[in-house]
Amino acid sequence: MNQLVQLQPPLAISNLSPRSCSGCSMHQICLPMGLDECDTQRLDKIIGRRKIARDTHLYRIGDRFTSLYAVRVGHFKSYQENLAGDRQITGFQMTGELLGMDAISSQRYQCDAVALDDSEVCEIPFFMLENLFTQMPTLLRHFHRVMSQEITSEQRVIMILGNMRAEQRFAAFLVNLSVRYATRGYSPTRFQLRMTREDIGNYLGLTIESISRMIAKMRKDGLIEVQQRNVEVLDLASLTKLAAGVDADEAPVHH
Amino acid sequence: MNQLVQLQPPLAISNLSPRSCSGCSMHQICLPMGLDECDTQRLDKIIGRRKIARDTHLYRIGDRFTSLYAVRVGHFKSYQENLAGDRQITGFQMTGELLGMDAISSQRYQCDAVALDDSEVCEIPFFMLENLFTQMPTLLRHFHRVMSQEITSEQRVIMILGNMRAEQRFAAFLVNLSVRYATRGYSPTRFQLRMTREDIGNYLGLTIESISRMIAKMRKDGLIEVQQRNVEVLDLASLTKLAAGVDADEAPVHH
DNA sequence: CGGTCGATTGAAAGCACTCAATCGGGGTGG
DNA sequence: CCACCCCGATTGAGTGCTTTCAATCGACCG
Repeated sequence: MNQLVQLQPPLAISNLSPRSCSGCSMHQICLPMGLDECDTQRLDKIIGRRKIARDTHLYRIGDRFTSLYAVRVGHFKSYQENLAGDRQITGFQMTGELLGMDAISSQRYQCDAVALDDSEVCEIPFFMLENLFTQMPTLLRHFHRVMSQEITSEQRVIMILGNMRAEQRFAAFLVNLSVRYATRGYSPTRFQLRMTREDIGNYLGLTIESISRMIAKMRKDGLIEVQQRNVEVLDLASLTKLAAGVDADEAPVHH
Repeated sequence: MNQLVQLQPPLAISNLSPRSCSGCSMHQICLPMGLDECDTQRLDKIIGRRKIARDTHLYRIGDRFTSLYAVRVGHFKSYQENLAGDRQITGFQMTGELLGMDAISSQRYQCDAVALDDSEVCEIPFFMLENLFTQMPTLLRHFHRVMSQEITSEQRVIMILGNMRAEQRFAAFLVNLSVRYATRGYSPTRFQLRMTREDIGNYLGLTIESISRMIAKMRKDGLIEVQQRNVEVLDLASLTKLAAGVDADEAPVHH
């Protein structure tokens, strides 16, 4: 299977190579969003591609910061670790999403990034990106939007962890995946979990057993169907209500 | 007391007015960090000052985004609200810290910002700031650091909410305040809580009663002394260990 | 066809929550 | 100046959600 991939024609014969920004399917979601062809190619020139095997690190806490990474293929998890060795997954990244923005301030990565799949990333040397900023205001603008999105997305996690019960947390998790896959042109109702139950539990501040129980409950309630890591969302509307803190049976209450 | 403040000489007689960036004591922490006098004044020119009375809103969820705000005097809280009306405080801001970065992406504020004190902010119209970016690379760089810090700081909250028990959460909260006050030249061991117990509980994903009990316990353990909102940290080292997930009595365990 | 590891399920325990009563500081009005 | 009120904070008792501990399942793989 993997060998087939290597049978593709020699690279670098054109800028529309699937490995270039112009030819990348994440073009509209990723950093080049909104750039014209010329600027996209200038961005492309500073970017290197790297494969990251499943379960291996893209970077580690404390590594010197040099580059941001965009996920080209695959999935990642990012986690922090305290002095006692307790880990907390702070996010899962999928194609078109950026990794490493938390390192800009201290010039050191603030978390570990590990591939959940055999993955591929675009390596974006940050000092070169900064050079482009001075010449490409559209790029700079979009970069600010991306960082802002990261902040918003973490606020959503804080909301989940600070405010929600187990079932609600898991619903919010599924709905978030659903939305993100839909954005990428995949089915919002059928997808595969790329992470273990343990990862999900860690991310949601729950145990692996609680995740299992929530899956069982939601299956019983006819909200989802799950076979191993394959998820089918049967009632996205109810799941969304649940995630929003509105009990599926009640009308919203305003205070 | 407050009348005395108004007896100061007429403003705007010099760029060193305490209301200008150059004369502001947060100069080294806030957005102008690292700028020379000339650039600081250029930044200063686009900034307006606004007073925000205690318990009033600086902005609300959904308001159109026009400006970032730097806290000049006082304290703020930011919170989100779900459809059911449940709130989650996502952060407390003190002098020199920026508000509104989560709005850049969607062009709408993603949370409510409310003053905890009678406060004053510097209003920074974002489109004007973007103009300055093209001319002041140092400013741009620092802005990226500030956004990155915001991301890191939220990851720390995620760690607290996802991983820690009540006592640890509250310890982490106090240590964080301690560090931030120290950075601003105030005592790291004696400070005043600007928010209610309820706000603290909401922020930490706990109830007001749990906060009370944690205070009682820590007082009994000789870690802190609390009178109303006045906190004295008696054993910052132990508190820091507690917050780091290292049991005060044990040596750190490595896995 | 076992072995392994992630996932599921059950039973019991614990931590934080809920509910309720009381405290106490700060502000107001007599 | 004092009494009262209000509201935030504290404290206690009981409950419950999630965790912990333990056993079993089952898919994948050699």
